[in-house]
Amino acid sequence: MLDSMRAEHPALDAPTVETRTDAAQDIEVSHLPYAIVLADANNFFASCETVFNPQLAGRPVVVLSNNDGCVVSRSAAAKQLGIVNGTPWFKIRGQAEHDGVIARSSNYELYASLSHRMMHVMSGFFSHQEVYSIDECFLHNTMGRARAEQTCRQMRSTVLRGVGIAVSVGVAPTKTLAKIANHWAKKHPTSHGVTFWNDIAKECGDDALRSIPVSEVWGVGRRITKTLMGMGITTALDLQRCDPVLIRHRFSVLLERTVLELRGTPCIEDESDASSGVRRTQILCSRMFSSPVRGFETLSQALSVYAQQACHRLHRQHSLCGRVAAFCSTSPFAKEYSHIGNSVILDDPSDNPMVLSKAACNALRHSIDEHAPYIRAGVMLLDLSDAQDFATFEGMDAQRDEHGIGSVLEVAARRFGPRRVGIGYGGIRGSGRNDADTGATWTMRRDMLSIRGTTRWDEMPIVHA
DNA sequence: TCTGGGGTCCTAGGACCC
DNA sequence: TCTGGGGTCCTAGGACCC
Repeated sequence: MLDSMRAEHPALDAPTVETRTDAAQDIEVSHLPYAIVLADANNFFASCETVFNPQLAGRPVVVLSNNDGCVVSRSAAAKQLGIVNGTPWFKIRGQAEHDGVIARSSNYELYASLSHRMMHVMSGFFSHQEVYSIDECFLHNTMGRARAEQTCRQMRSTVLRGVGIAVSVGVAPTKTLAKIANHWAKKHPTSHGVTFWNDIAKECGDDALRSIPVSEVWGVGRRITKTLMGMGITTALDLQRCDPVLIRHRFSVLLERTVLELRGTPCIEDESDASSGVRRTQILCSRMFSSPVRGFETLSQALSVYAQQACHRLHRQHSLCGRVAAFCSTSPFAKEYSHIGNSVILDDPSDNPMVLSKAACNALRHSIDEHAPYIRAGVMLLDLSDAQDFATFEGMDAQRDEHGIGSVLEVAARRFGPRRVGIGYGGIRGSGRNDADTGATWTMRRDMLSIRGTTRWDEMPIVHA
């Protein structure tokens, strides 16, 4: 396959000497074969469900997205039943329940709390940690081979014992290869959860990368896979052998970096360094409704709640917002799909929930179709700036939270818990366990929610001794 | 009936200026 | 007055990630 393709794409013949291109130039090129450690929890959400409910261990468990929409995490037993991530729950529910599958609504409070504990434990084993997502982190290793392996195994068992979550560890010279090594550790039980890329490369040679479909390489998504396949590039090995310069011209510097990383040249930077403390450049809060919403009146209730949630995050990172965007859409699966979005530039940057909430509603006030069934809406806070950098002349700061409503809400949230107090529908909390169980038709459905055992006093597990 | 949510980065193209 | 070329800045949209 590759040979026939070379005739058409002579540039695919990779030079034997590694070429360093712009993508790699700014970054210190360290070829330490064990520099990057990637620790990634196995089936994280499903594993979290098992931590406080040990009866679930070994059984097929799936965790569903908001509104109990689709499957977002599966236990090993659920994977064996052939359940695929992203599948709408309603399509497989019958068969799954027949097979004894246990479904859970997503319980983000629990997952965030366990993630925090897991990351804290792991940070103690290596000099530097970059938390990449809720269930994975990169760790920087400066130890030699033997000590590195010992440390990885020790870290793994400490997390398992202390937090109850199994993690897999991949070690390699670059992040992209560490991802592959991590994947390998998950797939091959003989690795006992820790895999060094060097070992695989030595043992299997080119067959290691040849066995990995190009679609599984980190940074290669669905669209790029399709184009690459059309060019005859089907495996990770094919991609590694491409000319990086050609790839940049044909695709982008991002994919060029992927090629270089597959060759062992690190070029993906540490993102945690740049932003000491996590400061987002945009804040988005959006939800699907549990049933369609018609008319501006009801829609604006939802927009107001989302604006307040976004505002809460804005406060937390001490930012001001310069532009508020809002959008809503009908079902993309319906015959007539429509998506409406608009943004409002604020006179002055603001962190006032009243101002942001009003702006979000105004953004859509005149453009929505009063009769259309909207199934989703969202609010985006854009043009964020540091609150400390912003100073106005006295008397000119009308947009700022002059009544201190935002601060009052923040204090109330700290004291009474989130979503107890708010503007409009923002503070209504029903009697049920669902915070959003307000009687409004659009709030989220979470029918199969497990206990939030680490964040709610009233839901703490009881131990019978 | 029922199909997630929250981010980031890059690029192309338009507007503007010299 | 007209014109071309090139730089910069901004924005929308696309692609990716988990």
